[in-house]
Amino acid sequence: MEKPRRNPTINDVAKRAGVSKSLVSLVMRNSPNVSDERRAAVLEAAKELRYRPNAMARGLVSQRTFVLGFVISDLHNPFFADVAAGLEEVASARGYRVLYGAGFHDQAREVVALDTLLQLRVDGVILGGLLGEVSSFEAAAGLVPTVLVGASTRSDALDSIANDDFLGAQMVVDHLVSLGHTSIHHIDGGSAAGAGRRRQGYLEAMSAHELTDSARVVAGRFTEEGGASGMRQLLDGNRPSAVFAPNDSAALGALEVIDRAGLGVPAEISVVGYNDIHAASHERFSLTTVRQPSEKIGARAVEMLIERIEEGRTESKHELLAPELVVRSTTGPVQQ
Amino acid sequence: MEKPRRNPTINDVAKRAGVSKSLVSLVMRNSPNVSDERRAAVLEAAKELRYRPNAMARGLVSQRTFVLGFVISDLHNPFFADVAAGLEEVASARGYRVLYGAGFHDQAREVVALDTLLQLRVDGVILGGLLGEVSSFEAAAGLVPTVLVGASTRSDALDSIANDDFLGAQMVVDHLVSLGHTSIHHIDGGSAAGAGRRRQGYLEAMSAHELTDSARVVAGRFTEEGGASGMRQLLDGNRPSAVFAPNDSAALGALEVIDRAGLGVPAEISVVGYNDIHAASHERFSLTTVRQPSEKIGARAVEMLIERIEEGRTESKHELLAPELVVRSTTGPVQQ
DNA sequence: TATTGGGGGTGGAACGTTCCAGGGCCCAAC
DNA sequence: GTTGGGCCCTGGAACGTTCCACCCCCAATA
Repeated sequence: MEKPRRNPTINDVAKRAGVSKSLVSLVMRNSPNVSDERRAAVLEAAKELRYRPNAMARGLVSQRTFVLGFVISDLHNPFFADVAAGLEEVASARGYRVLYGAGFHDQAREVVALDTLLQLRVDGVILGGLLGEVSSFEAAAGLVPTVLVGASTRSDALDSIANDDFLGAQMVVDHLVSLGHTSIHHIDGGSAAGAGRRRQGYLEAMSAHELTDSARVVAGRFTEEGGASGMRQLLDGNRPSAVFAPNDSAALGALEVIDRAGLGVPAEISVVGYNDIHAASHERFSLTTVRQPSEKIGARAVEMLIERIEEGRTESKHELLAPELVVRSTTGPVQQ
Repeated sequence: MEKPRRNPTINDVAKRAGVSKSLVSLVMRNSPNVSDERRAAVLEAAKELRYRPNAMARGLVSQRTFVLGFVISDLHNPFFADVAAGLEEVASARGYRVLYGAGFHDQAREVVALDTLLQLRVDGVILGGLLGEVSSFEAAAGLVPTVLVGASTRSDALDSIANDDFLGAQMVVDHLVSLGHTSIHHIDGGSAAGAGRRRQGYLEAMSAHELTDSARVVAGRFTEEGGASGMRQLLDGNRPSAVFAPNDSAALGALEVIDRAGLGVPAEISVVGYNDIHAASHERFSLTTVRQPSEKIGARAVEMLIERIEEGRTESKHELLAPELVVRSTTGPVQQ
């Protein structure tokens, strides 16, 4: 028994089942207008030959692939894994499959990944956390429905869906204020995605609580080191009773610095992160943070794509989903 | 200016550049036998039309796609992200692109992902941590070069590449013995991938050091809870001076239990994990562990695939790469 | 002068599907 | 007895490429 040198084709199946290739095609797409015997014969032949339709030939003539492409900036980022989970759920329910491309922090690679997907003529693409400018993706969007996840934009060439960082930051401040805090400082996330709106949300909320005077923003980054250095600056000055870090990694870095300074959390200082990464829920940290509705973002992204693909929508949509505050053990009532 | 309703084809470019489609094809694949002027004219026309070759038509006739497919059991697993990074490196250097499919802990979804890739006729597939039995992938391997990463097998239908868990476990024991430990216990990982060989490596190494009598294995799992429950059993009995957990998550669970019992690490008890997940390197844990050569695994996987694709290798290969011991702060000299 | 050879270019076949127009066949209705 | 209309099925065109055989032209060689 030789290993087949070539994939079996629809003709091989047709010949074996004693029918025309058209009928095999109908059976494979399970059309109702096929008699039971013929259907069984075709299925049988297909199985024996291990026939698997050639998606390229299929896509070539039907101009549809029923494949959605998701270009992820970095496979290490668990946020996009969550988004992908939501994506798959809806996609499979709607008869689509999802294929992923990855950039790995390399913009050229991102472009290649997107290009690969576009060359395969996927029915739609989802872009997650890419390095390139939004404008550089508008060309792609002209060819195929495109949606940006985890970042918002106002482009009218593509859709976007993200969590509302502005609102999330406000929720953090509201929570801290409700615990009696007034001296709430913020470590900035620099130019990273969402950092600006988190800062604005923080400032706005502080102002809404008439706490503008005690608001303070220090430089930081979306990394442990960034959070640590921000925290060091805060400890040098007038120590706040609560700190809002730009994301969880930064919050963990801040916690480390607080620990070394011999301060108790949350007794002497409360800390809040953003994103709810896996480590945040670990007992050792038990970090109060903000959870993005990642799966919902993914689900909504697919829906938006399908609206364009199947219903022909052409005006762009930009949506923001409300995040959720996850209260754990790094926040507590202000010390009297 | 209307949005083009259809992707431009090679004929559109040919017409615009005033040449035959064959010549456009040659230019797109940058063949040397084209005059500079014509080449420039074609490139110009292609750019103006935003022409992008249709990978389906291309693959259909050439029977090659230069795309490799990687089916990942779970996008959340950072190990596979590392493998993917190594994969991309080699693949792009060799002129291949990589597309990913994901299973998300759902075996049916895994199968769909693999099927999608096979239908697209990728040139080779990499399988990472899949739920299904190896035998269920041999069919795929009959159609296209296939390599299993992160798990070893003896199948002669496909290749495999993984870290040497047996060796890794021995390295752990050697390290602990060199610190003076003799009472080294192991928390078992159950039936999870690699757990068996880690246990065997542990036992073998204990025996090599003539420590068979003090060897002990308790039940556990690859999770924090599994590590914690294993640790509780160990603390109930004759407390060992060192514990080898089946992986890092379990080690973190064990650390938690040790912490609660009021014991010092590594003063009173040393702990070693396996995998070097991100959290392991965090200052709070600083876990001594074993690092799998993930990127090398990915790199080697692509090489194995290319050997089959381009050089027509047909006998299967199964390789194991030596892991690396990462000594951090959870191991120290045995207490006298 | 006649032949050879190679660089540069062309058109048509082929790849494996889906789509479409149509063709039997059978039964019901007029 | 004709017509009409489902149902089931078929062959050929089309999709957008690459591949192959071949063509033309000009320079080099015998």
